[in-house]
Amino acid sequence: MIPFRVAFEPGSALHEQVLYAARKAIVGGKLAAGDAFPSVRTLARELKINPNTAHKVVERLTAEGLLEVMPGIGCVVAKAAAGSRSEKKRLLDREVEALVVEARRLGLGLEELQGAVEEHWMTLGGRK
Amino acid sequence: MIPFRVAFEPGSALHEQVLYAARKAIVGGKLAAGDAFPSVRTLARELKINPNTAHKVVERLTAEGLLEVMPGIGCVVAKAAAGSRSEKKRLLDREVEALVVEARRLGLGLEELQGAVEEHWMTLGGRK
DNA sequence: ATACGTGTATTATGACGCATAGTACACCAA
DNA sequence: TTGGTGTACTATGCGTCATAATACACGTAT
Repeated sequence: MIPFRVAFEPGSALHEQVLYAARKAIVGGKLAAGDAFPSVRTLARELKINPNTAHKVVERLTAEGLLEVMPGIGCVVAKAAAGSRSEKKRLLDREVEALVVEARRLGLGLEELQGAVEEHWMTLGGRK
Repeated sequence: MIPFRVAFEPGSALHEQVLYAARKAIVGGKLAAGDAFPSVRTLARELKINPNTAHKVVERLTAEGLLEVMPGIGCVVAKAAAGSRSEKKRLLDREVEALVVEARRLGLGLEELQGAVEEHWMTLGGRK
């Protein structure tokens, strides 16, 4: 009964894949702010991974501000963080540049790239 | 005398960083189609990395179609590859989704994300 | 109080990738 | 021939990843 699924594939670390799936679920609205997040041991059991690996995921999500820990209780998904717009853009800088480089490597145009971005944005949940 | 620079930082593999820097230079127009690409041993010497690591970079760039090997001579940067638009978009799929997820995690809006994409596109070289 | 489920911390181990080092070969040009 | 190209192979030290097995402080429910 986990609110997201992970298609384990080689190429990136296991905990990175779980981390991304969880991020995607939270950001996409499948888990609303205040909802309970699966416990470390539940994650480990359901996904058939080591508790240490599952804990690493929760640790990272907490550090990113997506989860809040209730000691002795568990974790709940947090509200959207604050922070200035320019600061946020700066954090995205590298990833945006990497995507642009990759798009041009494939010979795509700016309009096509932006179209793909909008498409994925809508797929993930139109609002926001 | 290498047409690009690499700021070595931890977090990703060494050859990945060199690979990305080279891709960026080619795609950004710093190296035109037909220009000679630094040899494996030159790369190794200038960047102070192992020849095997340098060769891995050239190998990957060749596999991506960005370089062409002239046996016994060296490498030159290739022309833009063909391929259908839909096929290219499919290859970008994961990276686009990852960027969208990251942007929403930071609480950015679609317009802001599109703006950042366009900004980096222009920075890399307005045309194309 | 007891039992159970939280997050967290610690140590250990095997597997894998990365970067390095060294050597060797087929190819082409001056 | 000499020197520079890409390529292939083996080997080694290092770090990360995922696993395993405990252990502790905390809070809830019985």
